[in-house]
Amino acid sequence: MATPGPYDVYAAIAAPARREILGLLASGDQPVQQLAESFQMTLPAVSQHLAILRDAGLVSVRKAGRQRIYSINAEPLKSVAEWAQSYERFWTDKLAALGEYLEENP
Amino acid sequence: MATPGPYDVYAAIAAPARREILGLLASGDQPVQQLAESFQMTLPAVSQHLAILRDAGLVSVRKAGRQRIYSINAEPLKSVAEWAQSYERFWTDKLAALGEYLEENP
DNA sequence: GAAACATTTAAGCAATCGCTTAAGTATCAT
DNA sequence: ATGATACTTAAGCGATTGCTTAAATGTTTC
Repeated sequence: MATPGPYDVYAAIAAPARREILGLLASGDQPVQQLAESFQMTLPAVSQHLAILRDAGLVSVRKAGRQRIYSINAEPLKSVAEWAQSYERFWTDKLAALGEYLEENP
Repeated sequence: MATPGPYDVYAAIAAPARREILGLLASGDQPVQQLAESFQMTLPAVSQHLAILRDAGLVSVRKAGRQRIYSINAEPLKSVAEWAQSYERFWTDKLAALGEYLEENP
């Protein structure tokens, strides 16, 4: 693909297909072919999604004969989890009002 | 905007500008005008981002005179946090190998 | 080497994105 | 009413997205 630069994690997980790929890889490494069987799209399309996940650092590849075995590398998701978690007080219903109050009156 | 449908949360948070808007609203409700001051883009652009955040259920509006006061509604981020957290075992270095093993051999 | 296989890369295309300017709608002030 | 203010909606534009088919690049098998 000759990617223009490192792909943003948030952009990478924006596409449902790519989140599904991560889900599949979570239950074990898989070659491209096998991954593609889980989707209706063509194999090149899956390969392109994998390239984006690669650029985002969310997956890594190793060669095994003519196959490329993909494995998950969820570490970049840590920052996503932390970012989302930082809003936790807003969905902790009972204390939401207080939380917001404290934010506005530090 | 006559939105074609409810906007996906993951797509909504994919744009840096929209995450920044959420960050700003986290420290207090703000009218559009005031939000726009924090950005280089035009006010209509901010308004469009707000429309997307609205469709994703991430913000809510109330009228105050001719102003629209936006406030954060982070609840949809809960599912994002949970989704990302579900991969936690993959970044818990020491136990990653075990975690993957257990996943493959349930 | 030639042929089959696994995957990537290239090229192209319709749809969507993020932005702009311009026009519309609602509210307040005079 | 008239005009200013606050915002949204519309229209348009270049860039990017997600896909496709076709061609190119390894790699194994014969």
